[in-house]
Amino acid sequence: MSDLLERLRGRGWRLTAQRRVVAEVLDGDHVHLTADEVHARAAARLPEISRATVYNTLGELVSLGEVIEVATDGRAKRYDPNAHRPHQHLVCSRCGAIRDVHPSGDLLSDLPSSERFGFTVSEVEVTYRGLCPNCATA
Amino acid sequence: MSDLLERLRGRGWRLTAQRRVVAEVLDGDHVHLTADEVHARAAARLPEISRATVYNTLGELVSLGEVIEVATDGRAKRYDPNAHRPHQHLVCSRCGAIRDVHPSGDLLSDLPSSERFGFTVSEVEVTYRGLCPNCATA
DNA sequence: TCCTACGCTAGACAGAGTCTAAGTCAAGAA
DNA sequence: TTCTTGACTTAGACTCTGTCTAGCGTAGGA
Repeated sequence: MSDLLERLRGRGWRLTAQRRVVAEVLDGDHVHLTADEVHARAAARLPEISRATVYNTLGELVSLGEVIEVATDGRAKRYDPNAHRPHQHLVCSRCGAIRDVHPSGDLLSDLPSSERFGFTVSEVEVTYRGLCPNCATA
Repeated sequence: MSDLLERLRGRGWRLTAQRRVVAEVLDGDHVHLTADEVHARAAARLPEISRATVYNTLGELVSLGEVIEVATDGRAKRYDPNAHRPHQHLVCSRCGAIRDVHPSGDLLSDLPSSERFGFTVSEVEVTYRGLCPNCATA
Protein backbone atom coordinates (compact mmCIF):
# COMPACT_ATOMS: atom_id res chain seq x y z
CA MET A 1 0.00 0.00 0.00
CA SER A 2 2.94 2.32 0.55
CA ASP A 3 3.47 1.66 -3.18
CA LEU A 4 0.16 3.33 -3.75
CA LEU A 5 1.10 6.34 -1.63
CA GLU A 6 4.39 6.61 -3.51
CA ARG A 7 2.64 6.45 -6.88
CA LEU A 8 0.18 9.13 -5.84
CA ARG A 9 2.89 11.36 -4.51
CA GLY A 10 4.73 10.95 -7.80
CA ARG A 11 1.66 12.27 -9.57
CA GLY A 12 1.69 15.44 -7.52
CA TRP A 13 -0.82 14.27 -4.95
CA ARG A 14 -0.49 16.29 -1.77
CA LEU A 15 -0.12 13.76 1.00
CA THR A 16 -2.33 14.54 3.98
CA ALA A 17 -3.20 12.51 7.05
CA GLN A 18 -6.76 12.12 5.77
CA ARG A 19 -5.73 10.77 2.37
CA ARG A 20 -3.23 8.42 3.93
CA VAL A 21 -5.87 6.97 6.25
CA VAL A 22 -8.39 6.49 3.43
CA ALA A 23 -5.76 4.74 1.32
CA GLU A 24 -4.79 2.51 4.24
CA VAL A 25 -8.39 1.55 4.99
CA LEU A 26 -8.74 0.37 1.39
CA ASP A 27 -5.72 -1.92 1.55
CA GLY A 28 -6.20 -5.64 1.00
CA ASP A 29 -7.79 -8.28 -1.23
CA HIS A 30 -11.53 -8.74 -1.64
CA VAL A 31 -12.11 -5.35 -0.04
CA HIS A 32 -15.40 -3.79 -1.16
CA LEU A 33 -16.37 -1.10 1.31
CA THR A 34 -19.08 1.53 0.93
CA ALA A 35 -18.11 5.19 1.34
CA ASP A 36 -19.78 5.12 4.73
CA GLU A 37 -17.77 2.10 5.85
CA VAL A 38 -14.59 3.74 4.65
CA HIS A 39 -15.55 6.82 6.62
CA ALA A 40 -16.28 4.81 9.77
CA ARG A 41 -12.95 2.96 9.60
CA ALA A 42 -11.03 6.10 8.76
CA ALA A 43 -12.70 7.94 11.64
CA ALA A 44 -11.57 5.20 14.02
CA ARG A 45 -8.00 6.32 13.33
CA LEU A 46 -8.59 10.00 12.63
CA PRO A 47 -11.80 11.01 14.40
CA GLU A 48 -12.20 14.43 12.85
CA ILE A 49 -12.16 13.27 9.22
CA SER A 50 -15.26 14.45 7.39
CA ARG A 51 -17.55 12.61 5.02
CA ALA A 52 -16.86 15.13 2.27
CA THR A 53 -13.14 14.36 2.44
CA VAL A 54 -13.79 10.64 2.20
CA TYR A 55 -15.99 11.17 -0.86
CA ASN A 56 -13.44 13.52 -2.41
CA THR A 57 -10.56 11.16 -1.80
CA LEU A 58 -12.45 8.13 -3.10
CA GLY A 59 -13.42 10.10 -6.19
CA GLU A 60 -9.80 11.06 -6.78
CA LEU A 61 -8.57 7.51 -6.33
CA VAL A 62 -11.18 6.37 -8.84
CA SER A 63 -10.23 8.98 -11.44
CA LEU A 64 -6.55 8.16 -10.95
CA GLY A 65 -7.42 4.55 -11.73
CA GLU A 66 -6.26 3.26 -8.35
CA VAL A 67 -9.68 2.17 -7.14
CA ILE A 68 -12.78 0.87 -8.94
CA GLU A 69 -16.35 1.82 -8.20
CA VAL A 70 -18.68 -1.16 -8.00
CA ALA A 71 -22.46 -0.86 -7.98
CA THR A 72 -23.74 -4.33 -7.18
CA ASP A 73 -27.09 -3.58 -5.64
CA GLY A 74 -28.34 -0.17 -6.64
CA ARG A 75 -27.78 1.08 -3.12
CA ALA A 76 -24.46 2.56 -2.00
CA LYS A 77 -21.50 2.19 -4.33
CA ARG A 78 -18.59 0.06 -3.15
CA TYR A 79 -14.92 0.82 -3.62
CA ASP A 80 -12.54 -1.90 -4.78
CA PRO A 81 -8.79 -1.24 -4.49
CA ASN A 82 -7.97 -4.21 -6.76
CA ALA A 83 -7.79 -1.95 -9.81
CA HIS A 84 -4.63 -3.25 -11.47
CA ARG A 85 -5.81 -6.77 -12.23
CA PRO A 86 -8.94 -6.91 -14.40
CA HIS A 87 -11.67 -8.92 -12.70
CA GLN A 88 -15.40 -9.31 -12.28
CA HIS A 89 -17.63 -9.81 -9.24
CA LEU A 90 -19.53 -12.68 -7.68
CA VAL A 91 -22.26 -11.53 -5.31
CA CYS A 92 -24.37 -13.45 -2.83
CA SER A 93 -28.02 -12.56 -3.48
CA ARG A 94 -28.89 -13.08 0.15
CA CYS A 95 -26.13 -11.61 2.31
CA GLY A 96 -24.41 -9.40 -0.25
CA ALA A 97 -20.96 -10.95 0.14
CA ILE A 98 -18.69 -10.05 -2.77
CA ARG A 99 -15.71 -11.92 -4.25
CA ASP A 100 -13.41 -10.87 -7.04
CA VAL A 101 -13.44 -13.49 -9.81
CA HIS A 102 -11.61 -14.05 -13.09
CA PRO A 103 -13.81 -15.55 -15.82
CA SER A 104 -12.14 -17.43 -18.65
CA GLY A 105 -12.32 -16.34 -22.26
CA ASP A 106 -12.70 -12.96 -23.87
CA LEU A 107 -15.94 -11.49 -22.57
CA LEU A 108 -15.97 -8.67 -25.11
CA SER A 109 -15.97 -11.08 -28.04
CA ASP A 110 -19.22 -12.63 -26.83
CA LEU A 111 -21.00 -9.61 -28.28
CA PRO A 112 -21.31 -10.14 -32.04
CA SER A 113 -20.97 -7.05 -34.20
CA SER A 114 -24.59 -7.44 -35.29
CA GLU A 115 -25.48 -6.75 -31.67
CA ARG A 116 -23.29 -3.67 -31.29
CA PHE A 117 -25.57 -1.13 -33.02
CA GLY A 118 -22.56 0.87 -34.20
CA PHE A 119 -21.19 1.33 -30.69
CA THR A 120 -17.43 1.27 -30.10
CA VAL A 121 -17.46 -1.24 -27.27
CA SER A 122 -14.48 -1.06 -24.93
CA GLU A 123 -15.44 -2.52 -21.56
CA VAL A 124 -17.47 -5.31 -20.04
CA GLU A 125 -18.69 -5.46 -16.52
CA VAL A 126 -20.03 -8.78 -15.28
CA THR A 127 -21.82 -9.56 -12.05
CA TYR A 128 -22.43 -13.22 -11.23
CA ARG A 129 -25.16 -13.79 -8.66
CA GLY A 130 -25.99 -16.76 -6.50
CA LEU A 131 -25.76 -18.01 -2.94
CA CYS A 132 -22.55 -18.14 -0.95
CA PRO A 133 -21.73 -21.37 0.92
CA ASN A 134 -23.08 -19.97 4.21
CA CYS A 135 -26.39 -18.78 2.79
CA ALA A 136 -26.88 -21.90 0.66
CA THR A 137 -26.85 -24.21 3.70
CA ALA A 138 -28.82 -21.89 5.99
CA MET B 1 -49.25 -4.07 -24.11
CA SER B 2 -52.93 -4.88 -23.65
CA ASP B 3 -51.53 -8.44 -23.32
CA LEU B 4 -49.73 -7.21 -20.25
CA LEU B 5 -52.86 -5.64 -18.79
CA GLU B 6 -54.77 -8.87 -19.48
CA ARG B 7 -52.11 -10.97 -17.80
CA LEU B 8 -52.08 -8.72 -14.75
CA ARG B 9 -55.84 -8.73 -14.49
CA GLY B 10 -55.76 -12.52 -14.68
CA ARG B 11 -53.48 -12.52 -11.66
CA GLY B 12 -55.99 -10.56 -9.60
CA TRP B 13 -54.44 -7.17 -10.23
CA ARG B 14 -56.98 -4.45 -9.64
CA LEU B 15 -56.97 -2.34 -12.78
CA THR B 16 -56.89 1.37 -12.05
CA ALA B 17 -56.30 4.36 -14.29
CA GLN B 18 -52.91 4.94 -12.63
CA ARG B 19 -51.66 1.41 -13.18
CA ARG B 20 -52.87 1.41 -16.76
CA VAL B 21 -51.00 4.63 -17.49
CA VAL B 22 -47.76 3.36 -15.93
CA ALA B 23 -47.99 0.15 -17.93
CA GLU B 24 -48.63 2.09 -21.13
CA VAL B 25 -45.70 4.42 -20.54
CA LEU B 26 -43.42 1.39 -20.31
CA ASP B 27 -44.55 -0.05 -23.61
CA GLY B 28 -41.98 -0.54 -26.37
CA ASP B 29 -38.52 -1.86 -27.22
CA HIS B 30 -35.30 -0.45 -25.80
CA VAL B 31 -37.28 1.44 -23.18
CA HIS B 32 -35.23 2.14 -20.05
CA LEU B 33 -36.88 4.92 -18.11
CA THR B 34 -36.10 6.06 -14.57
CA ALA B 35 -38.92 6.17 -12.05
CA ASP B 36 -38.92 9.92 -12.40
CA GLU B 37 -39.24 9.75 -16.16
CA VAL B 38 -42.06 7.26 -15.84
CA HIS B 39 -43.74 9.63 -13.41
CA ALA B 40 -43.32 12.61 -15.74
CA ARG B 41 -44.76 10.75 -18.71
CA ALA B 42 -47.59 9.28 -16.69
CA ALA B 43 -48.40 12.70 -15.26
CA ALA B 44 -48.69 14.08 -18.78
CA ARG B 45 -51.72 11.84 -19.23
CA LEU B 46 -52.99 11.73 -15.66
CA PRO B 47 -51.77 14.88 -13.92
CA GLU B 48 -52.72 13.90 -10.39
CA ILE B 49 -50.74 10.64 -10.31
CA SER B 50 -48.36 10.62 -7.36
CA ARG B 51 -44.74 9.55 -7.13
CA ALA B 52 -45.57 6.96 -4.52
CA THR B 53 -48.03 5.27 -6.89
CA VAL B 54 -45.45 5.15 -9.65
CA TYR B 55 -42.91 3.58 -7.30
CA ASN B 56 -45.48 1.12 -5.97
CA THR B 57 -46.62 0.11 -9.43
CA LEU B 58 -43.09 -0.28 -10.74
CA GLY B 59 -42.25 -2.40 -7.70
CA GLU B 60 -45.25 -4.63 -8.33
CA LEU B 61 -44.44 -5.02 -12.02
CA VAL B 62 -40.91 -6.03 -11.04
CA SER B 63 -42.04 -8.60 -8.50
CA LEU B 64 -44.56 -9.99 -10.99
CA GLY B 65 -41.67 -10.46 -13.40
CA GLU B 66 -43.12 -8.14 -16.04
CA VAL B 67 -40.42 -5.49 -15.77
CA ILE B 68 -36.71 -5.66 -14.95
CA GLU B 69 -34.81 -3.22 -12.79
CA VAL B 70 -31.54 -2.08 -14.34
CA ALA B 71 -28.82 -0.21 -12.47
CA THR B 72 -26.32 0.92 -15.10
CA ASP B 73 -24.79 3.93 -13.47
CA GLY B 74 -25.27 3.89 -9.71
CA ARG B 75 -27.75 6.74 -9.95
CA ALA B 76 -31.46 6.15 -10.46
CA LYS B 77 -32.60 2.65 -11.37
CA ARG B 78 -34.10 2.17 -14.79
CA TYR B 79 -37.10 0.02 -15.65
CA ASP B 80 -36.99 -2.30 -18.64
CA PRO B 81 -40.28 -3.81 -19.85
CA ASN B 82 -38.45 -6.37 -22.02
CA ALA B 83 -38.62 -8.99 -19.25
CA HIS B 84 -39.60 -12.06 -21.25
CA ARG B 85 -36.54 -12.34 -23.47
CA PRO B 86 -33.25 -12.68 -21.54
CA HIS B 87 -30.80 -10.00 -22.59
CA GLN B 88 -27.94 -7.81 -21.46
CA HIS B 89 -27.23 -4.10 -21.83
CA LEU B 90 -24.95 -1.93 -23.93
CA VAL B 91 -24.44 1.54 -22.48
CA CYS B 92 -22.86 4.66 -23.95
CA SER B 93 -20.30 5.97 -21.49
CA ARG B 94 -20.84 9.51 -22.59
CA CYS B 95 -24.56 10.08 -23.13
CA GLY B 96 -25.95 7.11 -21.22
CA ALA B 97 -27.94 5.65 -24.13
CA ILE B 98 -28.93 2.04 -23.49
CA ARG B 99 -29.60 -0.81 -25.93
CA ASP B 100 -30.76 -4.33 -25.19
CA VAL B 101 -28.26 -6.84 -26.60
CA HIS B 102 -28.02 -10.63 -26.88
CA PRO B 103 -24.49 -11.98 -26.41
CA SER B 104 -23.63 -15.35 -27.90
CA GLY B 105 -22.53 -18.30 -25.82
CA ASP B 106 -23.29 -19.34 -22.27
CA LEU B 107 -22.13 -16.53 -20.05
CA LEU B 108 -22.46 -18.59 -16.86
CA SER B 109 -20.04 -21.21 -18.08
CA ASP B 110 -17.31 -18.59 -18.44
CA LEU B 111 -16.85 -18.78 -14.68
CA PRO B 112 -14.76 -21.89 -13.91
CA SER B 113 -15.66 -23.79 -10.75
CA SER B 114 -12.25 -22.89 -9.30
CA GLU B 115 -13.45 -19.29 -9.38
CA ARG B 116 -16.80 -19.92 -7.72
CA PHE B 117 -15.63 -20.10 -4.10
CA GLY B 118 -18.38 -22.57 -3.24
CA PHE B 119 -21.13 -20.24 -4.44
CA THR B 120 -24.20 -21.66 -6.18
CA VAL B 121 -24.14 -19.33 -9.17
CA SER B 122 -27.49 -18.84 -10.92
CA GLU B 123 -27.46 -15.52 -12.76
CA VAL B 124 -25.16 -13.32 -14.80
CA GLU B 125 -25.63 -9.67 -15.48
CA VAL B 126 -23.46 -8.07 -18.14
CA THR B 127 -23.04 -4.42 -19.03
CA TYR B 128 -21.03 -3.58 -22.14
CA ARG B 129 -19.73 -0.02 -22.23
CA GLY B 130 -18.46 2.12 -25.05
CA LEU B 131 -19.43 5.04 -27.25
CA CYS B 132 -22.60 5.16 -29.30
CA PRO B 133 -22.31 6.22 -32.96
CA ASN B 134 -23.36 9.81 -32.15
CA CYS B 135 -20.89 10.29 -29.32
CA ALA B 136 -18.05 8.53 -31.15
CA THR B 137 -18.10 11.02 -34.04
CA ALA B 138 -18.79 14.11 -31.91
C1' DT C 1 -76.80 0.46 -5.43
C1' DC C 2 -73.93 -0.40 -1.55
C1' DC C 3 -69.72 -2.01 0.80
C1' DT C 4 -65.20 -2.60 1.73
C1' DA C 5 -60.65 -3.93 1.00
C1' DC C 6 -57.37 -2.47 -1.91
C1' DG C 7 -55.32 1.49 -4.11
C1' DC C 8 -54.12 6.46 -4.26
C1' DT C 9 -52.41 10.90 -2.51
C1' DA C 10 -49.54 14.40 -0.16
C1' DG C 11 -46.05 14.97 2.37
C1' DA C 12 -42.73 13.60 5.84
C1' DC C 13 -38.71 10.91 6.21
C1' DA C 14 -34.25 8.45 5.14
C1' DG C 15 -29.93 7.22 2.78
C1' DA C 16 -26.38 8.38 -0.46
C1' DG C 17 -23.95 11.72 -2.44
C1' DT C 18 -22.70 16.80 -3.81
C1' DC C 19 -21.67 21.54 -3.00
C1' DT C 20 -20.10 25.77 -0.63
C1' DA C 21 -17.75 29.06 2.20
C1' DA C 22 -14.41 29.62 5.36
C1' DG C 23 -10.58 27.91 7.90
C1' DT C 24 -6.13 24.90 7.78
C1' DC C 25 -1.82 23.12 6.40
C1' DA C 26 1.77 20.52 3.13
C1' DA C 27 5.50 21.49 0.81
C1' DG C 28 8.28 24.48 -2.09
C1' DA C 29 10.83 29.08 -1.85
C1' DA C 30 13.75 32.15 0.46
C1' DT D 1 13.89 27.57 9.72
C1' DT D 2 10.14 30.48 8.49
C1' DC D 3 7.03 32.22 5.08
C1' DT D 4 3.63 31.83 1.53
C1' DT D 5 0.15 30.07 -1.08
C1' DG D 6 -2.95 27.31 -3.21
C1' DA D 7 -4.63 22.91 -2.48
C1' DC D 8 -7.09 20.40 1.14
C1' DT D 9 -10.47 19.87 4.86
C1' DT D 10 -14.53 20.84 7.49
C1' DA D 11 -19.49 21.37 8.87
C1' DG D 12 -23.52 21.58 7.35
C1' DA D 13 -26.95 22.69 3.93
C1' DC D 14 -28.74 20.81 -0.15
C1' DT D 15 -30.20 17.47 -3.93
C1' DC D 16 -31.75 13.26 -5.62
C1' DT D 17 -33.81 8.68 -5.16
C1' DG D 18 -36.57 6.04 -2.87
C1' DT D 19 -39.72 4.54 1.27
C1' DC D 20 -43.37 5.03 4.55
C1' DT D 21 -47.71 6.61 6.71
C1' DA D 22 -52.33 8.17 7.55
C1' DG D 23 -56.35 9.18 5.68
C1' DC D 24 -59.25 9.59 1.51
C1' DG D 25 -61.12 7.40 -2.84
C1' DT D 26 -62.82 3.79 -5.72
C1' DA D 27 -63.04 -0.90 -8.44
C1' DG D 28 -65.54 -4.49 -8.55
C1' DG D 29 -68.17 -8.13 -6.12
C1' DA D 30 -72.72 -8.97 -3.61
